[in-house]
Amino acid sequence: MPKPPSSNPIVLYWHRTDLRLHDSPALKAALSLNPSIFIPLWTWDPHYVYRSRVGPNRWRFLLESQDELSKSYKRLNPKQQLWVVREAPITILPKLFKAWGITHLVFEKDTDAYARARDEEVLQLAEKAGVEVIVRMGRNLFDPDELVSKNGGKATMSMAQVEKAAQNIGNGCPERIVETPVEGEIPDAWEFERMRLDSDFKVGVDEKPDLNEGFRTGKDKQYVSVMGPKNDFGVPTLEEIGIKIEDATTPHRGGENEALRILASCIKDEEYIGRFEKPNTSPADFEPQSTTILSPHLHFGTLSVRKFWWDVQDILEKRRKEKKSVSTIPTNLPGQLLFRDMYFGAQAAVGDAFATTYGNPVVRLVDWHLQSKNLENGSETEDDTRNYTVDSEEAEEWFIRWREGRTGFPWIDALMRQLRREGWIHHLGRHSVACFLTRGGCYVSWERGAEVFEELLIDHETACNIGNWMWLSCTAFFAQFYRCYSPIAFGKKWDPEGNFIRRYVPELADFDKKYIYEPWKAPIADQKKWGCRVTGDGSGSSEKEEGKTYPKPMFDFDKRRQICLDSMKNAYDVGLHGADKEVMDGSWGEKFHGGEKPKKRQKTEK
DNA sequence: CCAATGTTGGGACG
DNA sequence: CGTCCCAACATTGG
Repeated sequence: MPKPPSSNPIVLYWHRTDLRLHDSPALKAALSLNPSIFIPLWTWDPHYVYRSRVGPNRWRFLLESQDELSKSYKRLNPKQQLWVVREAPITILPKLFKAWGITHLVFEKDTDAYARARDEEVLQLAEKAGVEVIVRMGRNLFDPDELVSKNGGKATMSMAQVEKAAQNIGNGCPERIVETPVEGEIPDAWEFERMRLDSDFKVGVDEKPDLNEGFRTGKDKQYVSVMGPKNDFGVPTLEEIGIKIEDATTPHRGGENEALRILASCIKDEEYIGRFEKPNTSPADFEPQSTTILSPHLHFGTLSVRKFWWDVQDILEKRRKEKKSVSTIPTNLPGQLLFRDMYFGAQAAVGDAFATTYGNPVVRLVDWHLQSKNLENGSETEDDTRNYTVDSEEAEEWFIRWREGRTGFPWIDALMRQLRREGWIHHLGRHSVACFLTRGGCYVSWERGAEVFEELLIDHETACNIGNWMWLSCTAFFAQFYRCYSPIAFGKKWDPEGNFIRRYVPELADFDKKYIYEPWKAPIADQKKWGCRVTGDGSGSSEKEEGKTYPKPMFDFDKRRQICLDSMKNAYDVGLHGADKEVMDGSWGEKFHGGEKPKKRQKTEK
């Protein structure tokens, strides 16, 4: 079939980080081509399906968002939908170019490491096929690459740098939003018979390792047919992924409508928007939460970050005119969005190595427990599927108990159980548990914690997750390691009654507030009276126990805090970073254990 | 060289 | 509630 002339554009619009119709510069660019045929596409990429850590809650959120996008297309044009194909973009796109006679490929820019490499390849494939590619930024306030270039080509590592760089892009403001397509503005795709793909599209998928195997209680049917099990290019179901709906317990719903509904309801409360200061929002609030919970929508692009920015800025401007109080960057809402851009800038500058310690120039090396294997040259054993080294059985036990929410510290356990159940915890709660796992308790590598968050968070954004773990572990962005979160005092400050604990650790629901943060201190008689014994490790292996139990604390926090503090001091004295020679060649251990003591950094004599 | 600053610590004291 | 201290990090601006 001859390729139609380019005056008759056949446009493939590739959705990735933008499951929305509103404020999408890329979608606008695609529709501006005045397509004769328009095909909104999603490629169900095995890399995401098997190599990224995604728990049931995030799968659900993604599917809800896709489903709604597909319905929105259908509403604007009954012949339209989101066309979901089950194959890797690199292999399927060239075939689709040919099969559908594509003249233009349009998508939103993505600066994540994997996405960058993939898109580079797609660009070449498109060129070979004679397909014109249009890429537009829409995922961030500022193009991360531009932010970096305005920061002297260096990773954006502080708010001050971001603000200065942003000042040189748009006077510190992102571009205004673009209009949403309305009925009649979405052209048709081909007739269904012309869309149909034959069986040679089905490619073998290398399913191992499947990082999400543990969640698949049902059969994995994701790559049975390229057009999906009903051959209709439909949005996958949880069942297709092998996940039971009852395992996806998050109360937070996906989709563009939900995102815009939440935003609108937040914006209506001008006092809340105007006076918002993140450090003054409570990590112990629930129903309603103290923050907007729009982060998962920013992740999936069901909400445009620029719309969020400008809707807030318009309120702030109004309040300034009315001489009402307005909180400032970085604690206000625009400041929160700028932090997101800061992490995207850091990731864009560092590239692939940003997600790890190994090879990463901006991250400090600390002699954590359970380090990633790439830091431990040659310690790998044949039958060990763990990607980290077990240097301490005790530390691995602490890590597992942390992950499962049975550390014996109710504040920590409540947060970790909220994370698992709902896929979301407040930012300060994340601080608490991250500090506890790393520099303020377990001294376990932040990379282990980041993996657990990657799996469980519905708002998991690689740049932000990695950046925040570095921040909390004092390996980058932040260095005041002597500021340590107490698993007892910090929660108590926000929630002296312990209502948050009562909700997420129901065993302790009847404990007096005097003991709810430290239940092990409650007299046995009281424990009996309140219906829960504090005993064991929470693993359920002490099966003789009658009635409810809650584990004893897994260590003496004050002792652990001191050990961590001393170790951090030493690690700072050693002063190595992830891209240093000693880290790359695996010899860094000598600087910590054997050999000469690290030179104390010079301090002026008093 | 020094001082100030940095989104979000904890604890004693007034 | 605010203030100061604890012991002490890196960066920035003078």
